[in-house]
Amino acid sequence: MDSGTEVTFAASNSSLESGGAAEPAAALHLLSRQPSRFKGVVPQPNGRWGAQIYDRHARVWLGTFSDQEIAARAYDVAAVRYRGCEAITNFPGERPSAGELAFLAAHSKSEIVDMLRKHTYAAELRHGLCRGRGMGARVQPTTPWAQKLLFEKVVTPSDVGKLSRLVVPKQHAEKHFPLKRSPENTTGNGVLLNFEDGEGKVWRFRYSYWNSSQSYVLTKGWSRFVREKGLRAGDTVAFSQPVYGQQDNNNQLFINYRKTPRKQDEAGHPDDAIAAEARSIKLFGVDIAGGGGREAGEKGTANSWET
DNA sequence: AGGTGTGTTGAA
DNA sequence: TCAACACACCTG
Repeated sequence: MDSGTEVTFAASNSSLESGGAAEPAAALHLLSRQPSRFKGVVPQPNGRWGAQIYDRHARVWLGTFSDQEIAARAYDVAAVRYRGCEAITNFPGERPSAGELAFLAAHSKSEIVDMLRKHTYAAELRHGLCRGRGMGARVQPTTPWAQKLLFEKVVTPSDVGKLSRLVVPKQHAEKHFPLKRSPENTTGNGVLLNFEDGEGKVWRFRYSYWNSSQSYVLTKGWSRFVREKGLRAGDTVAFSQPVYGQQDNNNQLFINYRKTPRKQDEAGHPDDAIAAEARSIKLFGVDIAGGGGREAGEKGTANSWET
């Protein structure tokens, strides 16, 4: 499961509910859609929980969570961002701190929603509180010189294709990303790793070993990164770690990327992964066919607009 | 295949 | 505004 500090207003009292009979069993979810006792939280068919908030007649999806209490906190964060600190929340006792309010104010609604959906809100808030001191200054990315390069990889077509996973070269994986069965962050198989990108944004990927292909891979969360950055086969991704603090610094890592120069083809997003793949395979990074295919509205995760 | 998130509807 | 419900489509 995801760590307990997924989403939340600093505190964590909440004697509300969880105390008593903590779900006799998750067994009833097959046919009985037990409604959530939390505002903005809806049950998912598989027993998990979704969070959503409404903004001017439109639903804004805040992501899915394994625990309805965490989903409820995600809703609370969104509620404050969308409706102000007076908004009705699931945990009235846990009001956001001044710092968190500043953090929220410093980010657009869609940015906050993205963090919630990626389950990186808590991590980004920590950074914001740490770095962007004083008024809710925008989060400043960690300067490159504070990062120690671990390794780079030129992404393959399948790394940016519909497989939604990045194969981490075994040598680098075993050297830099030892896959331990550590207590926390362990999700069934694999672990959840946080990476800060060049903009100071945090990404969470599931990292695991696939027996079938005998390879180490970054899976869940990776496709979102590929999509947002518009990564194409031939581009390079670099993984680094903090040069100072112990690498145990909240096991915070960095991920950066570099586009390979292409013929006057701006950073088109590969909406059509298949076409992008075929093109890249043949041309070996040298692109001719212009259209990266962005034009039409982005699909999937395009949501919420700004005030 | 399983899970996520949207379409949609009716109630608050 | 909001959640129940169904299910198309995406991801892992």
